[in-house]
Amino acid sequence: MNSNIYDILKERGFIAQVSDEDALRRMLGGNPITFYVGFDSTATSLHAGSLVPIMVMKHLQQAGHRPIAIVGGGTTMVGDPSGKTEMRKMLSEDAIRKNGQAIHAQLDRYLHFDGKKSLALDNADWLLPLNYVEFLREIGRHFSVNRMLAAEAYKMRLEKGLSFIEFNYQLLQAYDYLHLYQKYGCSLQMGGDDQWGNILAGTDLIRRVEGAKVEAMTFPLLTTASGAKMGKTAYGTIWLDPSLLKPYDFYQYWVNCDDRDVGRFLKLYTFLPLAEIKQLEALKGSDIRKAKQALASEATSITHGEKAAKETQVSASTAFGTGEGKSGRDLAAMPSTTISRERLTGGINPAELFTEIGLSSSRGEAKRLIKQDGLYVNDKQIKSLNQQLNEADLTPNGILLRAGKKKYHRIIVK
RNA sequence: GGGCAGGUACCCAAGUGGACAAAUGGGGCGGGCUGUAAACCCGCAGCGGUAACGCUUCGGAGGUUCGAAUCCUUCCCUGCCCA
Repeated sequence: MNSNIYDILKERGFIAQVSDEDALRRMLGGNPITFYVGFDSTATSLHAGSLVPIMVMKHLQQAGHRPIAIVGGGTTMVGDPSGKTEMRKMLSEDAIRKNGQAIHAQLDRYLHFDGKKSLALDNADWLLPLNYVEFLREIGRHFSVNRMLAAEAYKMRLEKGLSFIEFNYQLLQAYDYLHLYQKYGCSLQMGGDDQWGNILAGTDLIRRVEGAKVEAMTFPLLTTASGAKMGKTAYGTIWLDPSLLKPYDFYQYWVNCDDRDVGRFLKLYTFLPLAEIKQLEALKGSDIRKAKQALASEATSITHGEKAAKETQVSASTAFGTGEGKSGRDLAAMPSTTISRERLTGGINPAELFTEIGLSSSRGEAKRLIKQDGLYVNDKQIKSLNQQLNEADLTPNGILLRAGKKKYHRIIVK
């Protein structure tokens, strides 16, 4: 009874809105369908915020349905104003193309595009050749400006200004859906809840042009319990690309999540069965860490592979593990900088070194941190501004620098 | 094209000739408490300097003045209203 993938998605908290729940459940419970999700080519990598659509795609793929991942090479040229307070700066065509390629490569790790059971397309392919007047006559006439203006998604922009180019975004996205319907029989589009209006514009367009009924589904826009957007932290964005964010730090992101988020995240970002999640959720007090570790290692495994997940878990537990000396901290995962022996012999001002390696943004800040007892050498606080680093600080592992509680950097001397 | 209102630090937003490196708040950072959590408490806040102090900042460029984020000129940008 609960084998319908629709119910599973619902239970795991993936669904914000759907066009027609009964129809969609029937569809997803029946023969394989083709569905699509669009990704903006606004950056060179996806980040944790995109994991929800990715997870949904994987779920549906496992249930036998066919995913199409659209990279928005065409739509990104225009820029989606939905829910935005101001216009995004324009990206060059070249940047958009490069971003799109990078994103396709990333999505491939999750969805394994083969061109048949799993497709990766770029909407630039059919949007860029469009003829303006023709497009207006064939597609534009189906859109009511009145309705678009009434949409919640544009409300903010109506107060602050909305340019014509952005106003067209919805038409292009709707056209995407139509195109995919005609060419690939795509009958479900999904996206973030802010895309609801754009997605419905697509189902409407298909109804008007083809007289067919297709479906729409959106995912909730997630924030952490403390209100932050998914995938952003003080240290930066939680990229999915290991060259932009080490698997170790990716893992740390999940372990460091708010207690209140663990259950929700386990359902969304892992494939653990609900029964198991229920048990993890029931943990109390410091045992919650176990649930967080499960979350982190599953999520890391999905994105970076099982091997990387194991490694990061080991290094994390040695670094933060209870009691025993800190010597076991994972040196390999730690960023490092090499300096010359002569330099060390001459004595180095810590403020200078911390700034040089990026643990502080300026010498002034480094000094401030020292005054606040926030800088450490080999886990010992730097007590005075005059303190110099020299060979006495050199350990077999180099010199371990630390700013605050969690930011480490290793100095290798050669 | 015309009228009006604006453009201040990461964000919101005060300040309208000197005491402004720039209020308050949010966010951030450090410390404490803890469970690598939350909440809470204390502290920090351009850059250089132990400091005195110096240098650079309030959309851009010029100017007035002993002295400008604050006044003038001009340019750019944003919003509202009118065409």
